Amino acid sequence: MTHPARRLSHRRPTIADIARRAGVSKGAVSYALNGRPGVSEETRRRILAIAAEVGWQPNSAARTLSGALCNVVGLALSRPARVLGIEPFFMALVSGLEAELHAHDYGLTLQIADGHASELAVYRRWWAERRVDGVLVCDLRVDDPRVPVLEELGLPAVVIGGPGHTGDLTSVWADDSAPLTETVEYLYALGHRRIAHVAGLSELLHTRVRTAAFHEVTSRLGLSDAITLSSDYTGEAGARITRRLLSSPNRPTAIVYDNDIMAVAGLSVAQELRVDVPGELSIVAWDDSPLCRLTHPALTALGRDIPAYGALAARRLLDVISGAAPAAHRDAPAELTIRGSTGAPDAKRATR
Amino acid sequence: MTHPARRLSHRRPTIADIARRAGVSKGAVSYALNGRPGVSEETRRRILAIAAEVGWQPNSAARTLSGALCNVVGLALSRPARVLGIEPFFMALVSGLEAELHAHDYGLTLQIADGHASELAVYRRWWAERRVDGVLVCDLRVDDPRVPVLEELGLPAVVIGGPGHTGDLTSVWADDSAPLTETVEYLYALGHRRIAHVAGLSELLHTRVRTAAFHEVTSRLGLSDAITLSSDYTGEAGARITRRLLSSPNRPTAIVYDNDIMAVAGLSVAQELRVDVPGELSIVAWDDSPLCRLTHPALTALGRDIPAYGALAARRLLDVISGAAPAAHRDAPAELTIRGSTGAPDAKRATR
DNA sequence: CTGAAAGCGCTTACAG
DNA sequence: CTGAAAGCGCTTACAG
Repeated sequence: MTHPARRLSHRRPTIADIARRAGVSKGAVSYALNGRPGVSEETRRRILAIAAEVGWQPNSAARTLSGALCNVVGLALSRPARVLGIEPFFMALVSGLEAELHAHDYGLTLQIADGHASELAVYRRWWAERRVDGVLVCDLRVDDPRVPVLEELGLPAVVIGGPGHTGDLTSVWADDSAPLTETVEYLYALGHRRIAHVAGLSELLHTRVRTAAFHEVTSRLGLSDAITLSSDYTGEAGARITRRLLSSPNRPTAIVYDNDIMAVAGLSVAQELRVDVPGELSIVAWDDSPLCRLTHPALTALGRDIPAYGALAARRLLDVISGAAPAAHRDAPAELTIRGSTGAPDAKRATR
Repeated sequence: MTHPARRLSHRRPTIADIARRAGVSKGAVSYALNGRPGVSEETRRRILAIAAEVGWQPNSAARTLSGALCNVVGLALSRPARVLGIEPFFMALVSGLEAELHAHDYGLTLQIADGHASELAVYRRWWAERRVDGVLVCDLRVDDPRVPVLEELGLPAVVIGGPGHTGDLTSVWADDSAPLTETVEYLYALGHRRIAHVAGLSELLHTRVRTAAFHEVTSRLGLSDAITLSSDYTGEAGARITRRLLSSPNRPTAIVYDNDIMAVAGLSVAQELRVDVPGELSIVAWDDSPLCRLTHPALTALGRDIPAYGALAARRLLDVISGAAPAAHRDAPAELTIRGSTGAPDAKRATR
């Protein structure tokens, strides 16, 4: 029978216990345990041996109360759970964050909020209660209201996103403009002239960046039929928009989707409508994930090392916590992996 | 310029500040703030008003050091990141946990470990440092080594899984036996006689439960060709096994997959091999997710309300932390949703 | 009903 | 190099 009350019966050892057994003061034990000057080498060794023997572990509350950092960083996500659940992006990001934080003895606290207001309330509470040393901010928006609040709170933060719109906060970001441009140029080279872009949430900064790049490159190439449609990242939206696009009189021969789920949904709709991929329709997914390799044909995709991106963000946040000056850190851009879902448009079939 | 040093310039208000302004002792403030007897109604109101005015928030470290709970529970996951990232199950579970914990002012600390040894080290450290009040344990195995260790530590825990194999720990579980049996009976009723089961990690208890149920029902129905193959839950494994199954001389006319990703992969392999679904092959996925509705045909799937399952687990853990006696709590079993991927086997095409 | 005090387990000036 | 003491911000017996 393991009852919570029982755990109180045998106290965890404290530095006072170690001090008693070593015949020194608590202060000396503290110096020894923290590798600071103030004790002789021999005393230090003796103290460390006793600490190991009794299985001493620092009480994090006591340390934090004496002004130390709490060794925890927070991640609050405002996307609805149904979107979070299905996008591999977040778990990949979290696993990268985790690995890096763990290596520095930092923990990660996760909170799912339902909008910026409650997300900001979470930050305020975390900081006021000293539950975190810093936070990671996802899904950066244009003129994001979280930025000025975090600046004013003085809560160390790293924004995952950019470029720009991050005020004086440190950020990590990757350029989405060049990969989008490269993708359209690739489709153009294959012979595509009617290209559509199914974008993500229009408030997100990276959606703006991608959409702007799409307009820029398609108008430069003289593609007057280029069109961007926005979505909420769900498979349902991807399917609905694809159905609409494929039913239009001048339907596109290529579609670029802003996430993998919508691209998979788009492929299914094409199959349902007996539109051959890639003969009549080429499909490109942004966010390469194992999912893109599971479909038939496999999806050509724009992919990055998301765990590495998370690790970079974690590292920079630890720097900020240590007092580093704000800076924008650029990560490697996404790269296009060609698979079976893209090819030259089959001229006699693609038009009707 | 927001520099960490600046935040130290204006101290957060403490109960001492409130006591001074209210002209009472710190003890009185503490009683008032915690809604305990010991102060008059009028004094309490005055104290609460001052606390609100100065924006007081409790310092969590100080509270914890004085013996209070820390209001955090931990979740350590030992699956490799590549599996975590792609299975919607975990994010769905986390979002349910989160919602319930948040409602009780509890936070969630997440840690990705690489195996049971390091997972147990995480529990020990969390508990020794008083960083969590309890933990949630996933992916229960047969004779799981984590159970006796958690019992011995006296760390409040809820195991997500069962039935059985949870020692004296509280658990939440759902019966996987009946849904599997029901699924096979449904396929049998459609006319299927050669049915395969692509199972998950064989060490997991629920894999054992499902596999046992599969053997039981297929032998009861006299299906001598029934076969279970085990996998690691990845799409690659699902594809490989499906390819092998569909290339065998007496290939199955129906396959039940232990997760959604493998089922999607199986569907792609069928399309690649020009095996018609559901005409020549019926497919059932365990774990219904938005993904199952995106494929063409959509996948018949065994689904449960995973966020609700997570919420139940969180609630029970909070009970255990409050001293509740160990118990096994049964959640609703998975239900079969029929979609386009299952149907009667087309006799003349299915055999060759 | 209220105040003064001790204590939680650490860290960190400050004397010797 | 070492010891004794104060303090972090709370909670909680213990006196009045």
